[in-house]
Amino acid sequence: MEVTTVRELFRHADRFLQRKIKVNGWVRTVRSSKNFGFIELNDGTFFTNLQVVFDDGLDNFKEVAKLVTGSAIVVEGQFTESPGAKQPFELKAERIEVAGAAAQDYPLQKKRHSFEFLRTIAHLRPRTNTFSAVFRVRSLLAFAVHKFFQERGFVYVHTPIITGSDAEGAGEMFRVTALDFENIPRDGSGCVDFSRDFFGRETNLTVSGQLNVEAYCLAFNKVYTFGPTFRAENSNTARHAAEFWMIEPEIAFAGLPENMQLAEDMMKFLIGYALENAPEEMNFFNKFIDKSLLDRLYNVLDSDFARVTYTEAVEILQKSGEEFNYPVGWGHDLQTEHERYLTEKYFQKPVFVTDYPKEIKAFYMRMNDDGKTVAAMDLLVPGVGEIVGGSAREERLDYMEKRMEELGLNKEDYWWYLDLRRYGGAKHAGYGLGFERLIMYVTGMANIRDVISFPRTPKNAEF
RNA sequence: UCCUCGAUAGCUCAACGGUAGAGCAUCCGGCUGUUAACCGGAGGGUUGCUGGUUCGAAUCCAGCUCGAGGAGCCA
Repeated sequence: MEVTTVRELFRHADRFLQRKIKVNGWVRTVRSSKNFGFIELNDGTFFTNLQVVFDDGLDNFKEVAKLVTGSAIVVEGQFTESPGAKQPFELKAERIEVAGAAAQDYPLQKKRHSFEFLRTIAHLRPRTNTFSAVFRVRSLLAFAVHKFFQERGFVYVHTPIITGSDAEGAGEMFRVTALDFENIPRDGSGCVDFSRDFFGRETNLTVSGQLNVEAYCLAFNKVYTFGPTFRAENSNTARHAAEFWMIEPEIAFAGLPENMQLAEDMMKFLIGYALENAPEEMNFFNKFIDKSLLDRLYNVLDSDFARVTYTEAVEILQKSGEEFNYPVGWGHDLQTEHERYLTEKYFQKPVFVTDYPKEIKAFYMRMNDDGKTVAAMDLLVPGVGEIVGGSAREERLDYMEKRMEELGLNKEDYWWYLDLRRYGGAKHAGYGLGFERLIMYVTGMANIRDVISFPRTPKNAEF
């Protein structure tokens, strides 16, 4: 007999009622009496469990009644309406095959677990309600990212994971090498001789696909990357990981306004997609993870994102009357507490902060006419903080060379990046969206370690 | 990396200088529609590690390891 999924049963119950069906899945809990019992079965296709009713008409009734949570079974029987109040349907089992019993030390209870404990059993936590919901939404959002950009004519570019130098300057990087650590080649001055390494030079894991994707932007007009990114920073926070996924669109013949509009449209599209395609999961998050989640997300869909310049933001903070641990002053980067005030208290919705002082932003950001600020934008959202960081890119070769000189960057390291300004280097802009931070925002999950299947953080790569 | 807090049964926690306990899970038994099922019983511990103080340490002190929250860095 063909296997039916629990998703089909719940979405199209009328097609299956009063018919014989076959399902498979994993036992969430068994409640048994002397002559009958109930199994909560989850087959991974649907958030809600299917209730299986069984009785001593089964030749393996005793074995089934003793099944430990986590066991894998295959059930055949009649799909019927349920007399119980808590579920509309149930499966009256006529045959239950134990496909894989769980040992009695199965660590997951039917009780609530702490997320800290579940991180220690990352291989089993996808079987819990919360992680089932998180990772289905993660999958849906990954697809939605592609859908959003593809429908708007963007070309998906795979930028390299291994990058040619540390010239990007965006923080600590993981080195990639094939050198024998027991016998590292040295040059005349005692330094490691990377010319004898696999690539004949120093290589690292990418910290951003941006520089590479700009080359494709200036050929395809509208492009995006979506892939893994690596940062070797010793960050111990709920919103940093050493390996995470980033989405980096880049649009040509466009500046900061178009860039912000794209980011806002994208955020609304992705939120709407999750609400529409994972209603059970989103309701679960709203009930058990963050009771204000749905109100907040619908509010985002209905309202325009706020936009302020950095200079205006500083004025708002100075006039706020709030006691901040760090002083607010033009020229200093906004602290987390300042960002939280802006997005969570003052605007109470997502807010773009634009036009930061050039000193606190990257060399490639486009200089504004005032000569003091650059056309950068950060999108701040309540609860997560910075979720998008982007800018208009400096397309004027002379401006960029001057800026690189000021910062002491070696122009030879960036020869091909500068070439892009030499040969039809039109205005262009782009941003990076932290995919995990998006998932946190959409699900209400508070820790990035709980939206990555097997998270990599300092001192943690067990799985 | 810095600051703060924490680590006791498989899990969630209690005991806070004087014999280490409960609920859940597991095992055994009972129960004819359960819903974190219910009722009865049993097993389960080098109290994170190392050292110190003390007649006596889960409890006080120091170091270490790991974790959490906050900060920095950023997405």
